[in-house]
Amino acid sequence: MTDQSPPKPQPDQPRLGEIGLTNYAPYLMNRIMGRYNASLRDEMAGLGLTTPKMRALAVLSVIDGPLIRELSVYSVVEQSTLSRALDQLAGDGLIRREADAVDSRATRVFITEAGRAHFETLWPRMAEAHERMFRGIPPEERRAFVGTLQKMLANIRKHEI
Amino acid sequence: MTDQSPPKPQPDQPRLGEIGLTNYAPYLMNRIMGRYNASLRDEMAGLGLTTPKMRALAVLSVIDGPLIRELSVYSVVEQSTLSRALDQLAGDGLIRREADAVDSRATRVFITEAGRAHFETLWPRMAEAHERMFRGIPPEERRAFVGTLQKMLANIRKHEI
DNA sequence: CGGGGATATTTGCAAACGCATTTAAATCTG
DNA sequence: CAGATTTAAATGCGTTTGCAAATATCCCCG
Repeated sequence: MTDQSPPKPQPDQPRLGEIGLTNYAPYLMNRIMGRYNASLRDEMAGLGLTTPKMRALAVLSVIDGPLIRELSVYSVVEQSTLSRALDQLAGDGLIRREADAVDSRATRVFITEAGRAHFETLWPRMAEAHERMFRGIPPEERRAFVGTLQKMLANIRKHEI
Repeated sequence: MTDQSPPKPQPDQPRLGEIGLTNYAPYLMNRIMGRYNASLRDEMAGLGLTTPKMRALAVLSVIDGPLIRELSVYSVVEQSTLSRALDQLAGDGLIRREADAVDSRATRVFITEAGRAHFETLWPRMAEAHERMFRGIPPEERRAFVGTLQKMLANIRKHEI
């Protein structure tokens, strides 16, 4: 027998029962990244970029020539999805696939000049979303936060990249 | 003219170029939540639960009788996706939809006893994934981290729920 | 050094997703 | 208070996704 009392619309204060959720890190992180990613996705949509394409481009602007499998991990995009995103990026001349020198099963991915230029035009939007997220949070607190994230990343990657 | 030097397989140390990424909070958060959600999704798959269904159930275990629109925000699931997830959960008798008393456009969602019981069996898995994520991070640091997340959540929700 | 298993990537296909639209009801406005 | 606008939820439909299988290559071991 659960509490079946009639639903009462409540003030837009945080609800009592939500207090649990808003102290739960995974919940907060999903909420935050959900909105961050959605807002970025909306901005990129007009530029013909999907989230997987944008992420691949972002990672490639920093890491030169990863294997597709590695890029999949770094960009947090499933391999088959990434494979198709790369098809499109290559079609647009933003990246280039190149057979690995020593393992001919493997493919390395490189960003082209056009791809890098394209990403430069995207970057300000991403930086803006980032800054919005951290507004009012002092540098010292930001550093500590990133430090904790790094520990968490180390925890979750079992013995992978 | 970018550096087109031949690709060299590198040791599985963090790559030089990655240092930028691993100091960038949104990147780290996407990496961490990507794996957290994937591992949870894999565990739930065997139990007939998708991510939207699991999230809805989790939120409903804490918040009683939200509007579907509110549940959509809390559970970070797109409204149309949530609508269909609720169809399934209702079909399985885990939740119940009920017309709002004062606004007959709106629907409130309640978890059933069966739904609550089902969620109780799920919860240990979620807690385990959570604990794995925070392994080795002391309580004080965890608290500070959650505090920062709460500020971030306040930043990104414009003037919504 | 040949065969069995592992690994890298792509592709087929069914399911899931999300945008846009629809339906229904509430609210605002003159 | 009628008509126009906004809001809540469901649904139609084309696109995207991701699992699993296919393909190709590598590596290990007897």
